[in-house]
Amino acid sequence: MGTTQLESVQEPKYWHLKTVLSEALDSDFAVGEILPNERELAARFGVARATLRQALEQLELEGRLQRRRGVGTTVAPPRVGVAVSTAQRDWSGGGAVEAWQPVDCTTAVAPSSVTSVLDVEADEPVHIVRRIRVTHGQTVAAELLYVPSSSVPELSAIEAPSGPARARGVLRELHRLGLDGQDRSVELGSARADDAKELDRLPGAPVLVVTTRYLAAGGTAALSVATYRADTCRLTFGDSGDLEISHHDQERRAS
Amino acid sequence: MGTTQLESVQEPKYWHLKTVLSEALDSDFAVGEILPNERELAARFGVARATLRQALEQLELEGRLQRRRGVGTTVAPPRVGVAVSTAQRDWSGGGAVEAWQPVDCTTAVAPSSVTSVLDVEADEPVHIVRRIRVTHGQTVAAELLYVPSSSVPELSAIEAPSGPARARGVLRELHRLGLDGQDRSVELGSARADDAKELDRLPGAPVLVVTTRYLAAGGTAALSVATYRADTCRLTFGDSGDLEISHHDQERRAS
DNA sequence: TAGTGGTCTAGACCACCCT
DNA sequence: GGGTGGTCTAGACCACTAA
Repeated sequence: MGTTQLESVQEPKYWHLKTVLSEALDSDFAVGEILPNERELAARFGVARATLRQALEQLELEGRLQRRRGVGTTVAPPRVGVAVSTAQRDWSGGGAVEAWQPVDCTTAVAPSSVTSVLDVEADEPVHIVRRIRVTHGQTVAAELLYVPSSSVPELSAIEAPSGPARARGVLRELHRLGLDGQDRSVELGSARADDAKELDRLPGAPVLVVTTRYLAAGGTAALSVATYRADTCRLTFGDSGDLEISHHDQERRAS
Repeated sequence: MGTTQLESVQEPKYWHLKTVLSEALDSDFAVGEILPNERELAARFGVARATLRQALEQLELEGRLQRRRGVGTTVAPPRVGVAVSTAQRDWSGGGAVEAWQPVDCTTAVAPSSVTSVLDVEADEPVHIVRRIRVTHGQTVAAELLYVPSSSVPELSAIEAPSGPARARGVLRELHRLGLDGQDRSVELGSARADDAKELDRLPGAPVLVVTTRYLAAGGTAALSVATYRADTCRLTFGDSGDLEISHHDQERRAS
């Protein structure tokens, strides 16, 4: 029997649906426009709502759509480029348009995975600074910055023991310390409940976790774990400006 | 009427399930071990299979699990750190343990998003080199490297017009050109069908898309779009070695 | 051929936002 | 209160893998 294969080898419905929707987004919708609701879209395409949702989830993951409970599904703007490598050493975070804003600061025992990197005892409390990063009026990242007491020896105990004021104090001392360099890694994660709240997303939302180790005087001065909204952010590295290419356009290349 | 709120504010089942499973993975399972199948797990936890799958999907996204159709669900090893910033300029890709392997090379018209970055006419064909990156015996990334003819003027037309040999020729010429620097960006995407095949994943699998612009002589010499497996990879930047911290451990910190 | 994960359905109810 | 997306169910069938 001949094995002449049909052209299409059983492409899943949701995958095909995603392609169709993607093209429709390009041609028929403007950024910010509201799509028909899920029940109507499902009916229009003749699929179950769950199947349609699978396609929408993919498009949201790729930054093409934005869905908000109680509101609707809208066409997302292109991802914003967020610089990661440079200008991070300015601990003050003041003045710049894109800045980290200190939210809180506590002193507590860090997870063992953190203490081992920081070269401190597992049960030794460290300063934990909470910051958020705001770009174009939107919170794009939430960070936990772990700072051993030894890195900020001159931090006055008289200052506010917690809160934003304390956070600024720790950052100021860290700034005075100076830095020799930094190590960074990026991986995919899902937002914890507290991060999700800051980022205005549901828990479990996909995030890019940027882990940075700040080096000073031959040791690790601080460790930062920053979670960026994966749906709206494109992390940029290097000296030059923005790279204006979107993965989405990539997908339409000839194969 | 009193509004005394219950302690637990309606945590979704799949979220709680994910937590329970995550803890079980830490205590009761070894890396590589096979979990009970989905139908049994669902029954054991008293939920529908779809609900269980939602939890498993999250855990897979976080790199804790690996699922393969027809085989089963296994406990994933920790993510491998993959260096991105350095050693990339060695176009030869030979000798190193972690190396890019040329797979193919064609000459075709690139998408407009690519040509605009490369400063070439929209209808001008460019060299498109296909490479894969193999680490520890596993393919962790698939790349498309776009090279304008003007960047490799001395490429002999006599050489193989396509295939791996051609790819090596283009890379060799690019190496001779030298580089002034590079711009990079990282964002979340989903694997196209061809990338998915190289990465041994299903289409739509989450990937980290690394877009690199190589600069030479004041212009853009080449553009690389590399898709890394988001489930198994942690991208590392900077000079020093590995950062041994996992986001997963982060999640258990006191809040 | 048996067993796995992947896809799909047609419902239901809930949490949330807006008016 | 009415409409939205988010969660959940209990099934069914399919594609793939390995024995």
